[in-house]
Amino acid sequence: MAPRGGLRTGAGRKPGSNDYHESTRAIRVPLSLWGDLQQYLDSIKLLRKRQTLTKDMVFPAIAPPPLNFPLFASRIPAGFPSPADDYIDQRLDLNAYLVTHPAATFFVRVSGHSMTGAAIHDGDLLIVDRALEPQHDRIVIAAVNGELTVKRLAIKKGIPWLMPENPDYPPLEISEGLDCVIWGVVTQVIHHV
Amino acid sequence: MAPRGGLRTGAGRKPGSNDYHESTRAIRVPLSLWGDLQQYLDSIKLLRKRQTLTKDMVFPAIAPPPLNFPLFASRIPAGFPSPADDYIDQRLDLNAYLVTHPAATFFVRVSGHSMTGAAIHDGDLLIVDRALEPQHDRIVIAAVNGELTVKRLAIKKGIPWLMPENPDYPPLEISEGLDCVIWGVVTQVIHHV
DNA sequence: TCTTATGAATATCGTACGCTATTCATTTTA
DNA sequence: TAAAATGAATAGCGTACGATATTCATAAGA
Repeated sequence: MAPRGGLRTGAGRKPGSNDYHESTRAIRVPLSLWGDLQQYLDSIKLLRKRQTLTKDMVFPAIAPPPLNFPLFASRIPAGFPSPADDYIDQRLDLNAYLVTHPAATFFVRVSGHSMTGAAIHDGDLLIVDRALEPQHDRIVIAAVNGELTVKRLAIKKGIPWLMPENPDYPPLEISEGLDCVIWGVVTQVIHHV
Repeated sequence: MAPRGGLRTGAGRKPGSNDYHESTRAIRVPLSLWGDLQQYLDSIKLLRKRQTLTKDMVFPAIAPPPLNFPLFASRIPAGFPSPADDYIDQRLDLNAYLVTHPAATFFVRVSGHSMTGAAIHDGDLLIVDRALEPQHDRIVIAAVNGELTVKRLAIKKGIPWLMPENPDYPPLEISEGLDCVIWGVVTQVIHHV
C-alpha cells in the first residue's frame, strides 16, 4: 500500500474546536474552589454547545434567559480544616437575597428628592414587595390620584399620613376623599454610585 | 566538612503554605475567563492574607440560576399598575443588572458613618468591582493597615487622597509610608429599609 | 550551652509533555 | 466519477515534571 504522503496544509484540528469554542489555558485554583469551578465550566460548555443548535431545531417557549454569567454555583461541602483564618465561605445570590416574595415583587425607579432623608435618591431603584402589609413607619409606594409616589407611612391617631423625608416637601394626610392606594412596601434601595 | 545526614522527619514545606492557605490544582479554563478568574483568585489571596476581615464582611458573588422579576419603567403613567398591564416593559435579573464582572465582584458590608453624604450608610451592602480601575472621584474600598474602609478617591496634584463624605471625619492622604491598597471600586449600594 | 549555617525533605507553581481527538487532502475502491 | 478509506497535521486535555521556595533537624562554630 503506497503512502498517501505530501503536504497537508489546512489539515488538522481547528482552533476553538472544543466545547467552549475557544482555546483554553491551565490555571491553578485552590481545592475548595475546584469543584465549583468545574461545575461552572460545565455549565459554560453546555451553554456554548447550544449555540451550535439552530433556532429551527431548538427554541424556548419564552424569551431566552439572560445567560450571562459566571461564578461558582453551589456552596463548598464543609470538611476542610480551615486554619484559624477568615475564609470566605459565603456566597450571595442577589435575587434570593433581595427578593423575598418573587411573585409579588416589583422594581420602581425613583424620580424626585422627597425621600433623601431615608437614603432614597433620584434615580435609585426600589425593590417593592406587594405581599407585605403596609404598617406604621414603613416606606411605601402609594398611588395618589393615579400617580406613584414614595413616602413613609405614619399612622397618627388612627389617621394615615404619607410623610416625606425632606423638609422641602409637605406631609400628606390620607383623608376620606383622597384617591390613594398603598401599593407596596419598599424593602431595599439600590443606589448606583 | 561532614555531611549533616540522617532522617529529617517533619522537615519540608508545609501544606497550605501558599497564599490561599490551601492546596491547589491545575484546571483548564477558556481564555475569555482566564483574566477574570486570575483577578478573582488574586482577590481571594489578598482576602485570605488579611486577618481583620470576617466572612460576614466580604464575600464573593455567585452565579445563580437566572430568575427574573418584573420591572417598571422609569416613568410610571397614571393608573394602577398590575402585572397584566403593559406597564411592565422589562424583566430584571438582579445579578446580571448589578454585577458587571462577576468573577471580580465582591460584596462588602459597611460599618461606620463616614460616607453618609454619598448615600452609604452603616449596614449597607456594597457591590465592589475589582475589575474597574480606581480613578479620581470614584468611591473605592481601600485596605489601610489591613483594615477595609470606604472612601472617595481624589487625586490632588498627583497625590491620592481618601476623602470621607461626612464632616466629622478627616481626609487621609495616601503617602509613601502608608500601608494602603485600593482594593476595589464601589458600583452599587444596597440599602435595607 | 547557645547561636548560626547547612542541606535534606517536601510543597508550590507554571508549563511542557504525552496522549487523544479532529480535520481534510489525497489515495483507493466501487 | 463519486464515495470511502487513509494518514499527516494540528488542537485539545489532564497531569507529570523540573525548578523554586520553605521548613527544620542536625552539625558546626562561638
